[in-house]
Amino acid sequence: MSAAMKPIGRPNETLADIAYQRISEALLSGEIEPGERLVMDTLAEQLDISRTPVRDALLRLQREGLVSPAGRRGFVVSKVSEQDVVHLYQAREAVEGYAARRVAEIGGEAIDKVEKTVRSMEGIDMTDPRAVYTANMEIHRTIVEVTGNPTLLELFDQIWLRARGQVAFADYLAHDKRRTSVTESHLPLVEALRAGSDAAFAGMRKHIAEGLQVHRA
Amino acid sequence: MSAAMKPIGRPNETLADIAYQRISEALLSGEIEPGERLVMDTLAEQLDISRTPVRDALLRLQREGLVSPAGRRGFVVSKVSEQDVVHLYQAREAVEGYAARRVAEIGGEAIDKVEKTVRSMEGIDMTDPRAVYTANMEIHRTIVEVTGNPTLLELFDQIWLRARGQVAFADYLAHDKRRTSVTESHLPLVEALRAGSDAAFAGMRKHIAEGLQVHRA
DNA sequence: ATTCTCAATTTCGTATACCGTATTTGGTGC
DNA sequence: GCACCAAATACGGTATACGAAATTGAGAAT
Repeated sequence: MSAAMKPIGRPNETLADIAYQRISEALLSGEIEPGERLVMDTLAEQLDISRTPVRDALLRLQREGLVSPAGRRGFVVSKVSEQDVVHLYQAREAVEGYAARRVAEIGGEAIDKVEKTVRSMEGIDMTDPRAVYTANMEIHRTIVEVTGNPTLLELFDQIWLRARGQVAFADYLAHDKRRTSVTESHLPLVEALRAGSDAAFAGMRKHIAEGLQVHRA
Repeated sequence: MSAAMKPIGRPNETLADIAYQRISEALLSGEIEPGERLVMDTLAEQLDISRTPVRDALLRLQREGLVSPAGRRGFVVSKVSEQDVVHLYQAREAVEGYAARRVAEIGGEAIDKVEKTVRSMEGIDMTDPRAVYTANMEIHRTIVEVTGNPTLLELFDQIWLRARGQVAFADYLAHDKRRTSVTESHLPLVEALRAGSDAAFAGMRKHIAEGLQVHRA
């Protein structure tokens, strides 16, 4: 998504990274369901690697809240309750609301870049939920990115990572039902960014609240 | 399913946890300085354990941003720039500002609990920077805690973890120079929480901005 | 039939060994 | 001295082995 940030050190994707991606994918696709048990030995055999990188992957997933340790009985896939979704949307409101305010304060090129990103999503395939999700996230992520605050960006990533499946589906529904493109539905947000910090803040809160509404339907 | 519930106390502290704490402590106390190299083998020998738990600890510290991998030359202790501190304070503003608003909305017992926590810090030793830091954090953490949103609390912890040394010192200075107790300096914040959501939000922003001011001095 | 006991099994945490590669070192020719 | 190259070393990633805790299952005791 960004240009070359780390020109140094391309130490080949490690097995732990691959394991992480594969397991993540399995979780996201529903191949592994919430509540199900995840055992290192089993996963290692399935992935045809040793337990060490699998362990790395699971510890990482644990820290990200996607699985939780179940004593001596492996890990269990965390279940995302309706309440959790509300909490995630609240977290978004905190982080992205603040980011919107900052972007409005910064103004200039920052907002231009956001608008450019929004418009670049014009041609995406609206029937592909995954594409819609990614486009949506890219826009919101850009808003946080142009604040120039990497800490804030990390918080954003942490929230969105945890939200994956649920929110993805919600956003897909949002655009499908209302028959609006991702670009179309985010242009008002760009307008709000140009309308000053308070308007930007309010605009983002409203935008996120709408997302939660859709999710509930 | 009314089997014996685990009294979450001590599920056996793992060596990896101990290694994490020890290394963290060394980083915080300045025993290990920013820029210095950390090598698994060396650390393992110093702690008299094998490389495996040391590796776990380092990976965790890496994810928390306290160290970063340096290719084939070990890990290096991340240094916190002045700019980073600003970014951390901004992140606090986002998370804690939102939390204050929520607490004001929730009201009732939530605010009472915050006030109780603030008042419980009456008797701490003002000459102990560590104690002042902890008391301060406890108060702010309580505010986030009573929102009932665990995701928000995680964001809070992530920010404060990374801020450690710097902020600790800053807060120490704050109370030392102004000769106010932790309780005293936070009671206005409690008042703001009772004065409605906008006042709470503004109050928290002001409170955090003051902290940054002190840091700069 | 229910509970109790205990051994087999499961599963993780830790230690140790191995491998590949990046870095450093040491030597050689100029 | 200096540039270059080859060997040695340092280092993290991965595999494998071992031990301990805890769950499980089967049979004995009540």
